[in-house]
Amino acid sequence: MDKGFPDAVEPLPRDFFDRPAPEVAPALLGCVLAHETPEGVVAVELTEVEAYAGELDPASHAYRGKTPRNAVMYGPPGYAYVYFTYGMHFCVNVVCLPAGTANAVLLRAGRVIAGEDLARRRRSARRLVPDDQTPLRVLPARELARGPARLCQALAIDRAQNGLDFCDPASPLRLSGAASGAGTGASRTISAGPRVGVSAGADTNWRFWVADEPTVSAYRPHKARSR
DNA sequence: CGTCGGATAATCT
DNA sequence: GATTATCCGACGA
Repeated sequence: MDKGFPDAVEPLPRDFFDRPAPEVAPALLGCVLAHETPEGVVAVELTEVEAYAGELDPASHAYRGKTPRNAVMYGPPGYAYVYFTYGMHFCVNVVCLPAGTANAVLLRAGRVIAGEDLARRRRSARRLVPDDQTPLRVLPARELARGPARLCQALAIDRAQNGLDFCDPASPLRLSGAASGAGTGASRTISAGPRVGVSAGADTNWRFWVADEPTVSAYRPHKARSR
């Protein structure tokens, strides 16, 4: 048998995402996110996610209505909403609920289950300074997709993937159900807490993660900047 | 292990 | 002009 990425696994049905984000989010833990590029496939088992409830949620990008950036969130469920932030990072979401609403689940972290070498290459090749003599650090496996921007870098997700369909079997970006009997397996205790890095809505426990998973990112409260 | 400052630019007010 | 759904390296314990 091939130990690589299971191509035969079907993507999650669109109905799966036709629910409020706080309901979809915990259900996504343990599911498999894969991105196929000319370089190869990298796949992770999701270990940490966050729910954003659109216009009713002060922490959501859709809190102040539709804009060019968040337009995908107002579309049908099961599509990828990718945004650029902090001048250098990308984060990826899955859109929830029907068109006209703007719920989404932010995919925050995962455990690499396929394409580990490729993921490590992408995550290590950072500094592009010509004279940089800094030795390349060898990242532990748990660090490859530990955090939303790191996950995107390991899977090579950027602007080009905004709007792709997670439910299309032919899509290079796929989201499929938990592999039966594989990986972490049994211990599926889910924990919940406040979302990371948000200034508003920090009182809502819409961050969900797999308990005792080393790939879950560290919590850090939002910090206001002093000019 | 933990906390902290700086990087860096799209997006929105 | 201010803010940002973050990361990394530095430094202290």
